[in-house]
Amino acid sequence: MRSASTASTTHPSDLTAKARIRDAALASFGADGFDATSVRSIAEAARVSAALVIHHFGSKYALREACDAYVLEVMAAGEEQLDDDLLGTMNAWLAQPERFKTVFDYVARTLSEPSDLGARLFHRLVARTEAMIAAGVARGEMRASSDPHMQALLLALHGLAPLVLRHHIGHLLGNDALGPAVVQRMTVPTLELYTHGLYTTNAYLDAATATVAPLDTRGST
Amino acid sequence: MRSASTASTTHPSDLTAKARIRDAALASFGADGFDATSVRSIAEAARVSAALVIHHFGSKYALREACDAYVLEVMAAGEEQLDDDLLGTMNAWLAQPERFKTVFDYVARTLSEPSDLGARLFHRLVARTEAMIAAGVARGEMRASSDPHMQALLLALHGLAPLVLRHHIGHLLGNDALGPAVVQRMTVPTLELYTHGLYTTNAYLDAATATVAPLDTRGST
DNA sequence: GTCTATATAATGATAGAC
DNA sequence: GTCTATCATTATATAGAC
Repeated sequence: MRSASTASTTHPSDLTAKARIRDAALASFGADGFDATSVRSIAEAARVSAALVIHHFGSKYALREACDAYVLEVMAAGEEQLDDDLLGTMNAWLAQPERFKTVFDYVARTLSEPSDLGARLFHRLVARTEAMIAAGVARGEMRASSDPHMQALLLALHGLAPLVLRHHIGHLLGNDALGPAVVQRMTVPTLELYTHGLYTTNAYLDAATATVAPLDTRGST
Repeated sequence: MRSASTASTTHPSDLTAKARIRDAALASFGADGFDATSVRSIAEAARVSAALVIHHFGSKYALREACDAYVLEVMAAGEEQLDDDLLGTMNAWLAQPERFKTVFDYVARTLSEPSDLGARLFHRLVARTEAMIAAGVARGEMRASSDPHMQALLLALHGLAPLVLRHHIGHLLGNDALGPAVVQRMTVPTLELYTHGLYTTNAYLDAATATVAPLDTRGST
């Protein structure tokens, strides 16, 4: 609850050098990747010397761990607002892109490659999704799956896909990537899918059910 | 149609040095990333000198372009089998993981960051998906969306999510990532969603439709 | 085609002054 | 806390022999 709001709320000039370094690293790691970012370039963006970067954080790797911890803190704070309205709050976030772009770029990158932060964020999202579905089912507004855990996993995957693959969305629809216009245009087709499904027939589902659990069909009568 | 089958069908010893280098680069770029892969390590894996790598491909970047071209060729050949049975062939691919793991790792990586190859593959997938939906609608088996292009984009995103985020699936379900067991377990819940949807009520869709297109409700009578 | 040896540049990290 | 100067390592790429 201490330093989780320095990303875009304060003027960079008002921040301590250590915070400026962390913010610069966060932005560059998220935009260009860890390997493609040099300590020198971080130092330049933070308007300090390269030696000070190492002095404050010990090593480039330790600086990334500091960024990971910071992002985890920011995301945890954001998840408190999520409550059970997953899509709504996600859209609310995505609707003010410039404010969260830095953190989202960082999260998208950490989700796309093996990392402790990515694993923790993903695990929490799946857990939240499963709880959200359970609540929806209890209210009678959602269908329970034959495999609720996999159902939650799938919905989490679907929810993250636009984030992780945002470059391609921008490339196909225009250059605003995950801007309000794109999010707005995604909403109705997404809810169409989640309300009516894609298929008009049960044939595909029935076929898969018969194939996956063929033991039920022979000899137990 | 020339060299698109050297990945796992032939013994590495039978390949020319140039092909061995390309295969080694492909594997390492896919597994560790371009930046984290050195020309030296590629040379070692291909059992040649580092200078020969540069001799054959000109530069590390040109070597990546050769890998891109090779993967594009392999994927194009694979897409011919796709026809209109998207999910079926995808599952067929995923059911023999070790054979395609190298190429899939490479594709997943190229999709997760800005790249020409990723953009081309994604664009083709969306186009194929849109055609598949149109055919399904024509057969009366699928529902047309109010925004067919976005519908195709969303389904493409959903289809790629398990590939791009496969690490997390393995981490949550066991260590076989995208192995046959996981793919099989994903099938029924996926088809449940695509057959019945998630919601039992039209309320969310109706609300979104009213919000997105509010112009229809005022004054045109 | 393939190698060894080397040029050249950039990187992460350190030493020590202030 | 912050700097300049420098070290040690590693990287890509080249030169030239075979």
